[in-house]
Amino acid sequence: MGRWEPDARGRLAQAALELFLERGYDATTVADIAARAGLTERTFFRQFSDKREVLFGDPAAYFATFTDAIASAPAAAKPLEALSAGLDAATAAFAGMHPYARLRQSVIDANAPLREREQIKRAHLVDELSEALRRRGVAESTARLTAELGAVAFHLAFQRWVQAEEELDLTALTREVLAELRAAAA
Amino acid sequence: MGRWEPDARGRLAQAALELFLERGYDATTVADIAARAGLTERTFFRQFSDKREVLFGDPAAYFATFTDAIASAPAAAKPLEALSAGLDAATAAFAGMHPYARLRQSVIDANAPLREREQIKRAHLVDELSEALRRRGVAESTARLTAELGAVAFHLAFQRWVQAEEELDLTALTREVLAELRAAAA
DNA sequence: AGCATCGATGTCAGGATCTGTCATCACTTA
DNA sequence: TAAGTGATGACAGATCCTGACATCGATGCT
Repeated sequence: MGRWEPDARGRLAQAALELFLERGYDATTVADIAARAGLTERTFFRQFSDKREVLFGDPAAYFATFTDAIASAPAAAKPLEALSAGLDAATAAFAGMHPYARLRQSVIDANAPLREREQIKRAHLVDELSEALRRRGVAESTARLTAELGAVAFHLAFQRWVQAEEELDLTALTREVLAELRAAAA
Repeated sequence: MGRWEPDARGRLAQAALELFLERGYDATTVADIAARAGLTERTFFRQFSDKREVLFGDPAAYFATFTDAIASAPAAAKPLEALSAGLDAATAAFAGMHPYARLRQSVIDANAPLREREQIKRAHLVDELSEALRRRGVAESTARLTAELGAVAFHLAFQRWVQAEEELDLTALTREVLAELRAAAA
């Protein structure tokens, strides 16, 4: 522990979300965020490589919710089945987050740099899903294909989930989208 | 015409590609690019909204190669068939560009900001494909789904195309990937 | 020819993002 | 008690990007 208030990273994230909602992303400087968190600009950039990063939590923990489930799917499971297991597990972890997710999404949707950052996150998800499948012995090409399908399904399902005013079941939504993808590709 | 050398935009793009290859993206400042093109930094930012943009040509013309073909597909064509027509047309337009595409891709792959910009371009492609399908009367949800499939297919096929040392047939590659996607989703 | 206008570029000032470097201070451990 | 560690502060500076105004050649009108 240091000599200061704990959880500098969390305080910065909280301050940033507040300020983005109050005055918008562009009108908020990194110095503003740091000041509200009782820190300096330099510390912000030690915690986050980028101004955008402050709204995107720890990627490793996030991706692990997908990849752990893919890894522990039955050995006999086909690639798409293992992927489905990963989607089930990850989507379940969003239970109860709907109000926060909507708030956060409203900020992201309103700002190009944040929308871009979200795309990057999706690309990284593809990489992680692909890697997790390959660790199951799935061939490179199939793994990439399947991972892309998974990312598309999750992306579209998440979009629907966030757009709904009531909290729907994200896991069920994702399964639906995956089924629709199958139908669209047929 | 102005009083200066013509095609400021083209000269900037050319100078940028050269410098990125010579010293790398990070080590090249916008002022460097402008100087090599015989222009000023301010003019660079009048041509390109962003340092990254200089490697990504006119998006409207690019997307039109997809959407025009989708629009002119037979009225009876199903969504996926219309999409295929769009992919066929757009991929055909890359004939002979392989050497340049590889050079450009080597620069993009080496730099995070450029890789990110490429992801954005893909997201925009999804939007355009989706819109083009909707103009054919395809339902919103199906249009989005199909557009995502198209973007995935194009993305993966383009990746394979650029990775190959010889210039393969991008149209054929894309059809193959689309077929593989069907199989992976089945 | 003479003149007004227009569009692309130049010039200048300045704010914001992001990095490097070194100092500081509390907590830890020997 | 003293050295070590790790997070933070303080400061300087490069680069990105924008706004405002000036400049100058081409164009078109009279």
